[in-house]
Amino acid sequence: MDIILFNTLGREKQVFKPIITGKAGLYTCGPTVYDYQHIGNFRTFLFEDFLKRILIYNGYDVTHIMNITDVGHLVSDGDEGEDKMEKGSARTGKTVWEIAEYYTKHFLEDAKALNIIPPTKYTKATDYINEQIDMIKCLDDKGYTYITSDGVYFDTSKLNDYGKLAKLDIEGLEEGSRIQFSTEKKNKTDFALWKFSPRNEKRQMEWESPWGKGFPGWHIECSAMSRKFLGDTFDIHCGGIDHIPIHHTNEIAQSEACTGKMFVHYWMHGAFLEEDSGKMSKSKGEFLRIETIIKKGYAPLDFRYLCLGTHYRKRLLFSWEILDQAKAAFSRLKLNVQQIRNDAKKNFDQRDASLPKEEKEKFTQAVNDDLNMPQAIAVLWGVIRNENLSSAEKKNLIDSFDRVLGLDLDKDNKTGDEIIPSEILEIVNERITAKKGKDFKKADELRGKLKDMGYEIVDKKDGAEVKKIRS
RNA sequence: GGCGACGUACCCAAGUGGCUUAAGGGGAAAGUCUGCAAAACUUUUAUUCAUCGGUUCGAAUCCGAUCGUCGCCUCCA
Repeated sequence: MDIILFNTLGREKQVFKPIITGKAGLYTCGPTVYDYQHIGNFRTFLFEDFLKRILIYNGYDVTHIMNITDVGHLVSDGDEGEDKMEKGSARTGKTVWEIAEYYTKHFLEDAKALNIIPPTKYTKATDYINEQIDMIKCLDDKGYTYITSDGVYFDTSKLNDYGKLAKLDIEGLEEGSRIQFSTEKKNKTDFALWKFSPRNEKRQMEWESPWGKGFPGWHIECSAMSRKFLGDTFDIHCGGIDHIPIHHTNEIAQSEACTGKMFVHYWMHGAFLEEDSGKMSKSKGEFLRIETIIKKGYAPLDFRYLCLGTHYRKRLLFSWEILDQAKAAFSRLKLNVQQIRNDAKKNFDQRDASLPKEEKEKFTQAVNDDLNMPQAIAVLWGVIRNENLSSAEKKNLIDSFDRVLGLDLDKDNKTGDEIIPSEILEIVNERITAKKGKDFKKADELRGKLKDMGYEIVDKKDGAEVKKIRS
């Protein structure tokens, strides 16, 4: 079955045609590790995870590269201001290298908690400085660069299709309307390939180059590293929707100017997760992290389920209410699946080994249609509620679907074993005794007492279950 | 100022010309179960798709206008 993807280049759905049959080269813009990632960042990483899982589900051998930006990303994309890493260093008193390591570690942990499949390779910008310098040399040789007092710049006027991805109306851009920009730039869309270290200042991260000591501009890392691992032209490149006008536009300019070939066939961009106040932004100071939602009593996968519920190209307004809804639905889903799983173990029949074609096809059709995950979730619920399928068939379908959904439905889900204090257990036992003696008044009192102490009691056929009440 | 996206039930949300007098989930209500609860399960919950016009045999889906929300052109997924 064909996979259909919405290509930002051309703004239309297209049938995915790989460069090499059966293989897919994928590059996704990763985090800048000067701070924690917020849940908005993870919405994009989750979208990319869904995409990759769908490619794998369809039998593709995916080579996936994700960069870790640990240098060169300036406070402003207008090539002004401080390096984000150096700024973080000044704020915390740690070295930039320590900061990068610390936030990288956190990013990896969060990604793991969300069941995001790691890329084939993470590429750190500072590990590939030579490759970046080589690419700048290539551009220099071909006459696309010029030098100013603060760096080596790319002359965008040398390309006749600059801005094709973003459909930029360059005349209409109000560059510098909100910040000062270098007066030495020849065109307002020109950008830095290499920045010189300030004369009187020693940077923690700086390297020698043919043009002088300094560090690479932000955009060049993606061009250089994707080329090294995926080649001059590759299949799919993803990122947040905000990267269309500057970052990805400049990547295309650099790469295509250097190689003379088309850079990427399919560009895909995820929409934002927003708050009441608008878009989530690290520069606003406080922001929601995976850790924040865990502290509030949600599981990381509750957030994954939430993201499955809205198409990736549609903005999603975050609220605790919708996370509650996702949590409730996901928890009911897990319960249903657990019951199906138990039932399938008990009742074997000749249909056990089969994977009902119709349902499987419906699911594949949904996910292959530009990642229609909400529709895929609807198919999943349909399977669960379908009375014509045996438990074994349902189980097989669910296991298959979960290869794309990544909700851990293929695992036995047991509610976390909480440690219940012995005094609580005593009261529980007391209540069981009271119930056996049909002293329901006392039983109800004890239930009330436990509730006041923060524990909820749920009667079962033989005994009862206690749970800590989460706020 | 320029560019772009979006507006579907109480909430989230799919559908983008006939298969749909609109999926799925949350919530709510009723029922089953239970000593009572809770949970679970079953059923019900939009003749209607921001508003007003137009195109069409046929529109939530196409076109135009209006209103509203938001994003980008600073950093940003």
